[in-house]
Amino acid sequence: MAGSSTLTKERILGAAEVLFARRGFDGASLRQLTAAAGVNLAAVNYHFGSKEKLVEQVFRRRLDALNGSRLEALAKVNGRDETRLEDVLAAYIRPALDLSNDDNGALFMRVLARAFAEHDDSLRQFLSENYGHVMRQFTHEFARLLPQLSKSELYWRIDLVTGALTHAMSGFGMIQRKSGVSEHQHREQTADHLIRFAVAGLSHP
Amino acid sequence: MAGSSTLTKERILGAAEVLFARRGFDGASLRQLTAAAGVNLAAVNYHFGSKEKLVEQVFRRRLDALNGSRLEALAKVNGRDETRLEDVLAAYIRPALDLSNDDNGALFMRVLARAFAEHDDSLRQFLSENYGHVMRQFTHEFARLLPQLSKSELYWRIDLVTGALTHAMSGFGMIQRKSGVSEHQHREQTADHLIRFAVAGLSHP
DNA sequence: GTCTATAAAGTGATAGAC
DNA sequence: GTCTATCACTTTATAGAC
Repeated sequence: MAGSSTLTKERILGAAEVLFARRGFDGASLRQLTAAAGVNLAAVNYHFGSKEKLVEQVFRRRLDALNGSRLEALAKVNGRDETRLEDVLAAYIRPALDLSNDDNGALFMRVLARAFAEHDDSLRQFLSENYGHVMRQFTHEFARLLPQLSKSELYWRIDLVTGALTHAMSGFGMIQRKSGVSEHQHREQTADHLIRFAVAGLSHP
Repeated sequence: MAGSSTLTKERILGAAEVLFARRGFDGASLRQLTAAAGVNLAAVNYHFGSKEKLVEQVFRRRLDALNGSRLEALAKVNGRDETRLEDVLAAYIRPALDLSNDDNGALFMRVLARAFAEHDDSLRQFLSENYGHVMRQFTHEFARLLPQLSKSELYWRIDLVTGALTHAMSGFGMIQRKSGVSEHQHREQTADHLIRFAVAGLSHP
């Protein structure tokens, strides 16, 4: 555990995020990746054990924080007297947009969208085991706020909304905002769009 | 142009669809692919020129028919006195669900969802050059039916709806329908869900 | 049009010097 | 912890026999 160990790991994780977003998990080789990170080829196996473990760490580094923020925001919303659907959706959406505001964070959202579209069993299992409880908690909240919907109807709508949001957020970092609009305003406008869309998709008659 | 040429090509295209859906364009090798098709390794390069050209043909084989059906259905809708938003959406959605009803067609929808999530430039350019006119025509129709929306608002909503539908349709083939529900009923129920969701997402106040 | 054989380059992973 | 060198394969693509 020398001093530069964590630095090297961080450099690898950063480069992996960029290259996995651009070329996919199979498309990005360890050679391209270590070259971009400016570290030795052998460093990936030394620090992470294998390419597959590296992929998992790329997710872990961002999702621990992202899903933590989401649950924290959800808890705050639930503490209030009356819970509104749009506040629950904001608790899901806003942390992701905050992350997308950072350049590398935006690339991570693209990596996440890839994982969503790929039906890779081992990756899906990893995500479900480690972060499945987050979607379950939100689903529980949606069910409480939309009691008129049957279980199957609710699952359909959540699936559709999740698909829409994942796609939209994976492209958020790429949208150029008009000059004269601050980063903060841009994020607020986007959040508004997504939340209103999701409310309509979930609660239409 | 011997007799078995088209048969071999078709076998390769079929196997490619299955393996690209399961393992991605990079993840599926020509060796796995030709083995699954029961043809010689060299056949891909002989018949298609390269792996990249094969990928394009996989899309072409399905998208020519799929997008043709969509435009045909859209033309029928426009021929009527009063055009309803849900009929335009049905023209977009129903041909895809019909395709998903066939096993291999359902796998193709997963391939399409992958292409949607991957931000691969050359593939996006191929799709945009060959099939961009379809989305433009639907967009034009949406704009006509939703004159109250600003251009940017409309594009946002179309992007969100497209993301939702692509995701949902890529999973359609995997949903097991309950016994006692015919394939036809299952498709109609799904179409209803998707269309009502899309109407709500596009036209909410 | 289909086959084998092989070229040329790339892959993840590891042993062992420093 | 980092390096070079290398192992053991796999990859796409092609030349040339049939």
